[in-house]
Amino acid sequence: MAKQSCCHKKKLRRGLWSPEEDEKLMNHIAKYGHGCWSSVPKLADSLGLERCGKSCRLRWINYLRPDLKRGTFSQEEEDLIIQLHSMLGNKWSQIAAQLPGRTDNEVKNFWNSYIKKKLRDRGIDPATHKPLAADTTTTTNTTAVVVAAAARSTATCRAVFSDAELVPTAAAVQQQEAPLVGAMQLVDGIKMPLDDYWHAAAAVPGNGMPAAPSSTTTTLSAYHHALSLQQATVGGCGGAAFDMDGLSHCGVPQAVVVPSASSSSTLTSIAGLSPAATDAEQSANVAATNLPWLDLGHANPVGTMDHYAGVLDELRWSDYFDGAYQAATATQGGALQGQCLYDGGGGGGGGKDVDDAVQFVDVHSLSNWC
DNA sequence: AATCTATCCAACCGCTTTTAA
DNA sequence: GTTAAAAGCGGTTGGATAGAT
Repeated sequence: MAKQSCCHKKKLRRGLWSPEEDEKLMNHIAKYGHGCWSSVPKLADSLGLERCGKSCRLRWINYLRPDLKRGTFSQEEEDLIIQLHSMLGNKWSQIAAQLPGRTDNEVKNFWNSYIKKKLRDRGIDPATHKPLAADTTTTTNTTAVVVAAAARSTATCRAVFSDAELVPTAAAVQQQEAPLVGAMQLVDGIKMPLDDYWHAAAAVPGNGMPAAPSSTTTTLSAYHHALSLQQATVGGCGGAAFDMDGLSHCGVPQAVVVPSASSSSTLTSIAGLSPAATDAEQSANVAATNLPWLDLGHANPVGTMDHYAGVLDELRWSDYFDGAYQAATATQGGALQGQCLYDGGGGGGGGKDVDDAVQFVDVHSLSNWC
């Protein structure tokens, strides 16, 4: 038997909120703040609000919050959602965090009702951000390619073959992808077997990677830290570059500067940005030099870059790395060519009305609202 | 004008993660 | 260290509405 919700258990009201209920909730929050939602049902008698705390929280977050933007999404927001989704997947809260005044629910609905359809219409699989043709290609003639590429990592293959050529059988996928996937899942603080990772790294002489740790079950954080230190010593690319070529050609992150993944380090904090540089310069530096896949090619580059600086500041490293890898492989496969893939050919929103532009407010203040 | 269909979006559900006791 | 409660999150549902027939 399905578990009943808290609202059912307590016989609380459900469904759409009335203006009176909104007002009551607003009054409650004005009086007590929004720190403790569980207090709402406890105060139900005095409030006359027969809603569970969960429902109240959702109503506040998605509708009543004063900092909500609402209204139609601008072209810039749409582009950003697509880009972030290609990096983060269905992490709606993380995507929404980069869109001032937008909620995860709003972004999710916008994606499902509009962007998804739009991408499909343009022959792009919204789930993979690759051309639909590549995903629907049969396995004909692909087995030979996979077998021929057996000694290479998938990333290596992607640098050589197009995605269409790399649609292997399910078994081949398992065989080919597993080691790389294991190596590339750089998740904060997770202990994982690193055999495959070191093996892949060792196969690339002079890849700039430090020696593998003695334990194969050490945390990746330690290795990231070692990489970071080495890169700082050796230099190169301002000590901050994510070498996409190295990544896609060698199947391992080559000369990647990755700070301790166990920290909440942000991209901007490790981008080697001079404190003296202006925000615009810093943002442009990061986005244009180190994160080329983020270049949407719109007009108003400074504003866009400012915003992406915020994006970079928020992304956790694990997400960044994973997303970067996906972007790199996609780009190498010819599937992702920057914004062009998504651009309907109408100028990419560069001529969008100023009023529609994303308002660049401090995303931290938004994320700290509760 | 009535009915049907498609779309949008607010709200819910249930699972996971975080926090507090 | 354990457990329960709270909070957070993503997927899904269902009602309202617009557009088509």
